[in-house]
Amino acid sequence: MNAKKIPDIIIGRLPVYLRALQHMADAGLKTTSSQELGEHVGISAAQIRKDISQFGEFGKQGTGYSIEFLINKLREILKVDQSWDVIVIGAGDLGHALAHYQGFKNRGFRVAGIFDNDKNKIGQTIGDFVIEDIATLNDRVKAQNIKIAIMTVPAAAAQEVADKLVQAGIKSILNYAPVNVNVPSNVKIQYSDPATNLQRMTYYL
Amino acid sequence: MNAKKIPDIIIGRLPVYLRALQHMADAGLKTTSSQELGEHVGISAAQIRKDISQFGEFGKQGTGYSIEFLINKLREILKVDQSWDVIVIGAGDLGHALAHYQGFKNRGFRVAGIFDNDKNKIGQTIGDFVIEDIATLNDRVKAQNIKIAIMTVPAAAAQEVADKLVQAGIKSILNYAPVNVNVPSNVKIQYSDPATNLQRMTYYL
DNA sequence: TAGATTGTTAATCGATTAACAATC
DNA sequence: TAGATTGTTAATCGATTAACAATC
Repeated sequence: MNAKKIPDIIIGRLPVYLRALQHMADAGLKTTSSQELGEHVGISAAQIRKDISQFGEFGKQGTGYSIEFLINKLREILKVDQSWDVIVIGAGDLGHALAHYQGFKNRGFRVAGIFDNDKNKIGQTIGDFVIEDIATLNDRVKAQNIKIAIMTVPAAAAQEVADKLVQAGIKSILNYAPVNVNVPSNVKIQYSDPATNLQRMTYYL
Repeated sequence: MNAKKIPDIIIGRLPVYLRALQHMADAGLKTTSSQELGEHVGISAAQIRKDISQFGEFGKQGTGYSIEFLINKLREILKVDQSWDVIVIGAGDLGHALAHYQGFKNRGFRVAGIFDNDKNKIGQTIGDFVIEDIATLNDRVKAQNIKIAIMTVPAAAAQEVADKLVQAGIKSILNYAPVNVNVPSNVKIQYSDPATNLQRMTYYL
């Protein structure tokens, strides 16, 4: 009865709180309140208190939250108090950009490799990486126990690639391909198709 | 009393329906049902019917929805039955990738330019684009009446850039920078920070 | 016609907000 | 102490689902 199920919508906000808190810490701040944090992220103070209180009593009446302490707790809860190996599938422009992305390393991730199925790309060097053959993906993922993949493949290839990833043991997929993909319920998938993201805003123009 | 307010959460699902319908159309299908569409996108049939019915009676009892008709309606509703000029701010790897992105052109968008503030980058050619000076952004946005921008700038620059965009008349911002940004309530912003997206999934590992 | 499927209403479920006692 | 702010409860609000008459 300890493991009460936390709603996905709350989990989804925690990385936003964490990012804002790290920003505050970088600015030299020591404590914050639900009010102040809420103003930073555009969420009500009540909701922030409720979200955080799901995981324990991390604040103090009268003074608020220790930024450093709350950062540590959130990193623990989100399991980003460690470094996860991530692979990138699809060595197009977007794959290149994400393989090089400097923003992962302080946030719990390390790119462990980039894969493609194009014989002309395999073996080529991009930055620190050599593009690997997708045929070797299964062995790599299993040998290194990799759990997270980023897909930057064409829409037509996405389902097939996702199936291979799941087969290899990947449990989290960040999908930039503009297509819905079916995965088993024990695998998490996040969609980040650029055109879909833009289309969410044009209605309001 | 015609303009009842449609919840944001419904608007956010429409591009997903549209993408799935276009996929079906490409496969040569002519009609679909809320049941079938729901299976494609992982949403209940009841919710799809409810969402779509906000905008009119687009289906037929017994037979479902004409895919082509529904595509046209959704494109109209989302205002992507036209081509929007989009600018990219920040000519790093991610900015390059998005400026080159081939997936925009059939989905209502055209990249109209890419800007940076780095004197060493300004004037350089990337594909069809010459990197422009961010100092010229205001004039360009106003002259071409551009409404949409993609930000791929460092976190430290994001608020300042967003202020400039808003000042110039941009109304929709797709933000890849890992930071929260304040914009007036008449400007829409979507966040797409890669590390945050990954952190939404590690909890479940 | 019989079967299928919509659009819509009512019921349920879940998320957010308001309020406040506890307490630092 | 007085002021501030948490954690939590109850109230409100909103979203999802179930069910079904209408009808193609």
